[in-house]
Amino acid sequence: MNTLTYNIAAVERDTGLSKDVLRMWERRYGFPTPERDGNGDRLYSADQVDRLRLIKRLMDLGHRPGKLIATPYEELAALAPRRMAASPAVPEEHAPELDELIDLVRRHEGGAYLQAMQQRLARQGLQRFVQDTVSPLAHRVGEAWEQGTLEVFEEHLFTELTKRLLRQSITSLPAGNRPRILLTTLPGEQHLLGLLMAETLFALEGAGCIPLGTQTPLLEIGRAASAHQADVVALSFSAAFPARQIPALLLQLRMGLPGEIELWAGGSGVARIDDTDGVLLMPTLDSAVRALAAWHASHT
Amino acid sequence: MNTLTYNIAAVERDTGLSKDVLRMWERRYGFPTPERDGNGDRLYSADQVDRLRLIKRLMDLGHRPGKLIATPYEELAALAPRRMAASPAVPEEHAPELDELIDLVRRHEGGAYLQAMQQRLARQGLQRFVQDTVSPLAHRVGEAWEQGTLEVFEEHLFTELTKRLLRQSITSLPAGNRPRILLTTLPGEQHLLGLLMAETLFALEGAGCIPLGTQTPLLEIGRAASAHQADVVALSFSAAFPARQIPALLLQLRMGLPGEIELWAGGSGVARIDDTDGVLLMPTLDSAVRALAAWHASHT
DNA sequence: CGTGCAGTTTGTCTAGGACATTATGACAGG
DNA sequence: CCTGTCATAATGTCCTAGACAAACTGCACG
Repeated sequence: MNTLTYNIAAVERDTGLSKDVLRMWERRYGFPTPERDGNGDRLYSADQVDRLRLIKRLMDLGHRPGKLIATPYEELAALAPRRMAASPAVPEEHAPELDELIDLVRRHEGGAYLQAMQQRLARQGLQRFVQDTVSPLAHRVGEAWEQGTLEVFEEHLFTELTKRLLRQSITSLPAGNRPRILLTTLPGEQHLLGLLMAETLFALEGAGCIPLGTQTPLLEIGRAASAHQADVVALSFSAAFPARQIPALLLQLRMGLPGEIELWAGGSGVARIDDTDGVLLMPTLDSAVRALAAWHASHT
Repeated sequence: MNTLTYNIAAVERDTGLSKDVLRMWERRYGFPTPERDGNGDRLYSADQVDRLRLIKRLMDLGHRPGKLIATPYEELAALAPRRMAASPAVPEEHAPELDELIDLVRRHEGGAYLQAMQQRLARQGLQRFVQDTVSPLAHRVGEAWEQGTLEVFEEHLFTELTKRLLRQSITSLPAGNRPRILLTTLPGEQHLLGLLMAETLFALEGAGCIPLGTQTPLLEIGRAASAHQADVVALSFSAAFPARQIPALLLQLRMGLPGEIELWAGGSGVARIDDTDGVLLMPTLDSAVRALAAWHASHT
């Protein structure tokens, strides 16, 4: 077995912890303690990178680095239960069925997973499929990931296949037009699944969706909104996005946007932040649907 | 008009130039010269960020920063013609039609674009559609971007819509099984379009594709390949991926992978690197198709 | 006209320090 | 027993400046 080592840049890429943070932790907490190569450059072992990844994940859930680093590795895996209070995300009665779906991913049966999902889609209809299957499933996958019962690559496969399902469903819908909603994420936010769920629900209600994919620079969002005569700009923030930066970013975007264009921000990343002037926060899919209904009501 | 300013982290996100590089350039070349806020932190103007983005793009094409920074802004835009030698990517006779497609994006008519593409797909069949339409179109969009005749958000829309088309096409194909090909990109590489084109062509030839999306950590690729009993791991590198790192990364992955699993690396990012032991390089879609044919021939 | 070497260019790493921001926990008051 | 306020501790991000390896250039020589 070859022992992979990582230089500091590779660790940054793989864990999402910046070089500054890695060096700071070493200085302050004495962890991690990488080897050094001939030039004095840090060389991290795969073990340490694994632990760092886990720590990062737990931090995204609200834990504090000082504590995590002091905790022995074995206990870390058990630390998940610092969930957000208001997340009864998975209605109990559906849990077993969802677990079956996840098991398909775990057994690496991509084809079977897709088929099972198609079946559910046909049975539930698109709206309920998104709200009662895809959304709780994504939550559950996140939880499984945290507890280490799902491999990273399994989560990748799940995400990719599920995105395909949603995009396919969206394409099959007739093109809507009111309101015109521009959907994207800010630079640094790569998660698209939540945005796709929202797009699906919006499209179902007759909205005209303009999907820009992920990571559109702030200025470009403004230009795009004007060019497409959008009524709404909808952004999505995952739990992994640095929550502290969100209010400032929203404010900056709000200022660069014509006043008549509404700004909506959704995703579990906004659950933890306060209301901002001129921005509509929608931490759940439900609230997003309600927001659209409200828009329709006020633009008759 | 509100003047947005960027701190150094925002510039890093938006341009892809690391903080270290930004500070180094300032020290060495005297550019950029950001303002400072009350704490002495750098504040970049939108102008400077624009210029930096352009410089980054030209560097990805092979230009050198020292020269670029010495060149006045107006001349930068004209510098595109340092293309890779072997890229007659766009057959002349098709160019006008492709430009019409791009014009649809430029006029922000997403629906019309999709329709036109669907039509071409029906006319050409999937294989020729990918090779003669999507691939040259993507090249052409890249060129337009470089020359500043296409906005960033327009390129985003193009990419997102085109990805949908391809994924939809892939889903509609019968599931293949030989060889089993695991497709993904390494951490840091976010571009998926090229990989989707390859997947489409592979699936057309009866391969069993396992799409993991983008940015799978090295170790995870190995685990995934074993878990899925893949015959081949196929990676894609765009021109924006730091070419210098590619050989080392491939080697590292190769070592962590069972010998009987082949490793294929494609995309314009590999056009500039040398052959590596145990890795098959395929800088064009053509060569990818040939590689698959060769695989079939040698596994009868 | 190729080939190899020396010089130059460029990026990435190192170290430690400063400071703004956010969370914690103790304490006071209802 | 709950709630709000504040000092203190914890944490991340930025700063400067220096060192060095790797990649590229261009020249001299065969």
